[in-house]
Amino acid sequence: MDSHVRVRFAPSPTGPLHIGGVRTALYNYLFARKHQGRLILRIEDTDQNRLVAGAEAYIIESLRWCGLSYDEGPDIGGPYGPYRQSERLSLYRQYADQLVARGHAYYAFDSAQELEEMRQRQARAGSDSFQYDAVMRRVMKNSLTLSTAEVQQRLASGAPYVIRALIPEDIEVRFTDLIRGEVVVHSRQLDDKVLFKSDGWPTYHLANVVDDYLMKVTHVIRGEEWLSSTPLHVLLYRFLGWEQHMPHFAHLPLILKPEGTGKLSKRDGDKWGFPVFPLAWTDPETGQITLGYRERGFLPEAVINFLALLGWHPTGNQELFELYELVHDFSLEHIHKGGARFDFDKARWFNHEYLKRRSGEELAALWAQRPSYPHGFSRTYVAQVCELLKHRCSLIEEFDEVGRPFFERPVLTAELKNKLHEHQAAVWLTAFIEALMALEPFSKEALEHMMKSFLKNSGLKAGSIFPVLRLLILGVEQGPSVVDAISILGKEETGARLQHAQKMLQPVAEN
RNA sequence: GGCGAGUUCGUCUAGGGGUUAGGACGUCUCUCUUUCACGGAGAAAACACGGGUUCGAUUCCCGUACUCGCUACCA
Repeated sequence: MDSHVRVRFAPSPTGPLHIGGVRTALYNYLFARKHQGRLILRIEDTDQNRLVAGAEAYIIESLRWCGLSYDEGPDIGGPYGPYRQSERLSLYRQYADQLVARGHAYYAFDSAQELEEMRQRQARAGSDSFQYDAVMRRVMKNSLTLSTAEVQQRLASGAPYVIRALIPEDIEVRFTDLIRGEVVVHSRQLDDKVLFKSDGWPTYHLANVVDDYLMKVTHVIRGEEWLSSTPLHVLLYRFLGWEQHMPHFAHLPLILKPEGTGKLSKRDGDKWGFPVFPLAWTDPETGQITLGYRERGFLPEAVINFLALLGWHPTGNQELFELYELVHDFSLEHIHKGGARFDFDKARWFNHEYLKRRSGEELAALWAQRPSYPHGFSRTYVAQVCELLKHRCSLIEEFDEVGRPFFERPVLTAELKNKLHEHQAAVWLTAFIEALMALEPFSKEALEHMMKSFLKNSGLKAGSIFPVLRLLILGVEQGPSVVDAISILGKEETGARLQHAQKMLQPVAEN
């Protein structure tokens, strides 16, 4: 059975992929790989009004960046294509017709305006909600209430209509959710959902069932927002005669806001300063750019690891997982039922862990993809700096600021100079520069040795010269150790910086 | 409102009729150290509430509260 597992990630190209969508894709990927099954990418673009240019390409690039490969999809094809619903349009109508023919669906001619009026009338009558259901359909304009002749006439005249599911009046619809267990809903709670729209396109409900059947999908792993409409889908499988082929369902918990109530949104990202999209997104309408995890200096493996544990947990206490380890350990049973609050600090922690695992060379290469990369320095030099930086930064983004002293000489401000006078730096600086320049060959070990003897010979305390040196060399009070800094900058550059500082100190020192 | 689904440290979560309720992030303390970090060692910190069932409930059952989702010719 394992080899037959087929799952799909079916996003709607209405904008950039949300981080919650990435997690859904991830869980589908893990499940597919775990069972040596196939993962399908299917683009659900049945709402022509909500299509956003570039969204599909964005989704594909995001999955690629995350390392979530799929076996069938719009860009790579596959035996059950096409994988865009817009290219499968001719398929859906026959199933809608079949449902009508078998008495499981019907034509409805109510206009949007009529529906709205009925909604209002119901509201005035004290009803809390309008539902096009077993009761309501008797008073609406449809093939159940109109005469056969009139229905034929309307159809023939080209008047707009939709096809609605005919929900049985009094039955219990039940299904087993792999995460939540048995779910039972009475058909009275369901409404006669539109299956086929007046624009000639199917709705999600019809298209998703038809495609999952045709694509031989075995497990539908999707967000919790679909749980409520699953009974309708179950009914559709039954009406279409596909009940034996109905996939298993697993509804994932939602990702919630870091604070307050509701699910995570782009606004939360703006408000708290964290990304909610995997990659940068340029709004085609406004041109506004929103940075993603990639641009903010996250490593894809960190994002994946973080997302994997947001709702799912392994058997043991391991926290750090490579993708292949996740595949090995993954199971639907260990998915938490409750929604998970988004925690950016934890995401940062994961990133830091993965940053530390990368070599300086790798990090330099990654940094080089950012516009702020310090050009004009050898890759070897930058790699040395990165090796130091990776312990001090959680995101590559932070390299810009923390790494700056290694690429720009510090500006010695008046305030800084005063501080130096307090420490009487001028007294020993000349001797220190001499000792430094005399180092031959120059190495970290030699430097450390020199430092020790310098302190010994001068009688100065480490605490009285190191902070000063760091200030003169890097321009910061808190930062890398002086030995690390000097050994990376090199003898010449350090000497030059110190001599420059020395000149600045001179006039005052002579007073 | 109706229906569905949830609810263990601040957060992500483990666990499950009898446990010192475990881990991780964050916080705090100590340590390392020339500073800040990193690293190492610790600490504080949770079973939403009320009823049952039971010798015993955080765990099982029922309510309540709260949260989320659905309630579109959107997905």
